[in-house]
Amino acid sequence: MAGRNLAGPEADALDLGTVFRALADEHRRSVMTELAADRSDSERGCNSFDLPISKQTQTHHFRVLREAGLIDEIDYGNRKGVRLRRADIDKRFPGLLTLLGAESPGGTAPR
Amino acid sequence: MAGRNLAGPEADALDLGTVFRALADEHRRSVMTELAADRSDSERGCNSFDLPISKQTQTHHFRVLREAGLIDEIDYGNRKGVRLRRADIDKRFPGLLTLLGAESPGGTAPR
DNA sequence: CTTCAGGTACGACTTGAATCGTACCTCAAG
DNA sequence: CTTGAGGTACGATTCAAGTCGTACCTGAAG
Repeated sequence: MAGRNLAGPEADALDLGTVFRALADEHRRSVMTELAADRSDSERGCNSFDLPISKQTQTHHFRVLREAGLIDEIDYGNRKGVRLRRADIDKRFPGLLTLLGAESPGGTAPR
Repeated sequence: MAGRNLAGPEADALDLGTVFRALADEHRRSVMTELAADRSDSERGCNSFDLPISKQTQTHHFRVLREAGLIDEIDYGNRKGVRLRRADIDKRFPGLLTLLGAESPGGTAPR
């Protein structure tokens, strides 16, 4: 059950336009915000995010995030895992993940 | 000749989704990158950016940037000025403008 | 006054993205 | 084996966004 890692771009190949386009969508941004808030960067299941959209659309969104280089997707066959590429993002675009915490105007309430 | 300032959102009202959507476009991002690179934040003419698009489309892009709260537009009647809202952006989304400098892999980052 | 460059308004076109329906695949548990 | 949940593939639909053509406005310079 090793689960193979689906292909994404190298850290140096991350494109700012692609990243911004990926983060422009509410659903994808909510996923990224949740991932960024968890400092342990543990792997999460794809449906552990409460997305109010069909599973086909979820597949689409996770793929966009992966192709933007923001997450890794681990394929176990009949289920899938997701992990934030924190190190690569911090290396290429330092400060981006912190920005996601500033979502609400009033408080960057650290929970 | 005073030139009146066109309306944009308050600093606290800046929305991350709107901002990311604004910065997802290549042309708008190139404008913002140029503005962010100039630390004097001086006012610039609208056609001082070498955008390879028609003037109607430029009008559209500058409006999107203004409505996202990223720039001020000063209307002089028969011409227009643009100024970066650096203070408001830094207050609401610190690090965002720095991010624009990391456009090319190896750009701002001295390695 | 007229001319002209800079800019806007409105509409039309086109492309891309988000969404979902249907069908199919994969694997673990019966 | 069969079943069922999680996920993918493909296509269709819908909608937002980027683009430009035409027409019009504004102010400075002739």
